[in-house]
Amino acid sequence: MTPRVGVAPLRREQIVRATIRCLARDGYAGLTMKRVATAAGLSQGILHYYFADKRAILAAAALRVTADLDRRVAAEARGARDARGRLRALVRACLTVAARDREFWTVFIEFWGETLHDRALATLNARTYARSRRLIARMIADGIASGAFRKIDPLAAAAAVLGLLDGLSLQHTFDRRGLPRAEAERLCTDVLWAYLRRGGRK
Amino acid sequence: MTPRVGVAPLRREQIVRATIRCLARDGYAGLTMKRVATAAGLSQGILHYYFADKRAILAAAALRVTADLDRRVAAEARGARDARGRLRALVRACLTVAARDREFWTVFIEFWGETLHDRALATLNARTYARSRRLIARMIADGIASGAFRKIDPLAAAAAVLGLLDGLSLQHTFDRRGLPRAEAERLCTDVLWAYLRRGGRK
DNA sequence: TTAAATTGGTTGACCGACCAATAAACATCG
DNA sequence: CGATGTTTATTGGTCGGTCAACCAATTTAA
Repeated sequence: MTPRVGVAPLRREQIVRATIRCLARDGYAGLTMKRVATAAGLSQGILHYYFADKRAILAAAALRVTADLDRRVAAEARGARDARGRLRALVRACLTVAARDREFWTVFIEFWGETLHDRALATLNARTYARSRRLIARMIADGIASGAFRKIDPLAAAAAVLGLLDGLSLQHTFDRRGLPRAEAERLCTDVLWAYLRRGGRK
Repeated sequence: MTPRVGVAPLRREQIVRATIRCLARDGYAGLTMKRVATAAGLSQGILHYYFADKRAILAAAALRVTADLDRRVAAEARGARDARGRLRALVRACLTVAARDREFWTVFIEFWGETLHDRALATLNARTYARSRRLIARMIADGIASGAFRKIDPLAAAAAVLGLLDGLSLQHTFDRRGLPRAEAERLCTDVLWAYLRRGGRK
């Protein structure tokens, strides 16, 4: 058999990935320990060995999906050299994920639902959002410093970027044809450039 | 006792309202027929007399909340006389609802979750979005006709408006202090005016 | 070297609680 | 009297979580 050492992190990963699949397929209301176990190819009892309870598994799944999305955004942004390019990469990465890996946004939505009824999840979610806002704010601040964007509160603008991105990704997730990926992407950048570009109103 | 005639619509309303309260409090995963019945001050069995099953109740609740929001938007927009004012009223109404009646967005989020795993709910949701887009598109088209806005595809712009509105309302729902209502409102209109105003780029 | 003990991981049965839905009995009104 | 509501009891099933037993790898002791 394979060495025993370090099985734990592997199993955790295995369980979390199975949870994401199940969540995308059945939603949180339909998420059962048994299904997760089956999807992971494990027995049902083992889940409680690695996670305190169902909620802990959900939180782990949310963190995992968030980390994955961050990774993709970072990868996409690596090619860009200016603030504008990085912002565009962010938009592209998010919407590409929404279009290709439906489970991402599905899991987010399910997670949001639980977020509203669980303090621990709520703070986790708030923290995640705050983190994203700071990240985007930094991009915008860079853009302002380099003269690409007009002078504006970067954190507030970041909230707008995040909101627009969430809202359009949501619409695309609900109805792919109602708002195709390419159009959502174009729309998103158009709105953002209009808002951020120099010589704007006020 | 009250007359028997026309009890049915009253009871339905009673049940739907109770469902909305429960949904806001416990989420869909925690929604049970018993709780809804208790919240409505009725016995549990009666729910199946008025609704085929749990899902039907959820759909009814979603429709009710949507209709309520529409009503509020319409009421707020009545005071405005030009396209710009009506759009601003839309923004104000949505964010005021998000700030004051938390249950609105809570129910929407729970509903979205189920939407992803139920065909009937999915089409209902897609229809609702399409309707909202058309409604907003009309406002924008008016604005273009009157010269308030630049020439642009009204339906696409409507998707952007809706997306931004959803995304910012969501952020406010998740963390009231992270993005206060007033700031969300200001941000929303700022971005939209930048995008819609005449003399824009391209 | 090998046997015993320990550790880390895994299993499936099991429990009380709870659930959606049904149905039969009951109430109330026209 | 029926028709329309309404309640209570019941059913068949599922759930999350616990538990005692088990197993394989490793360490310890002889």
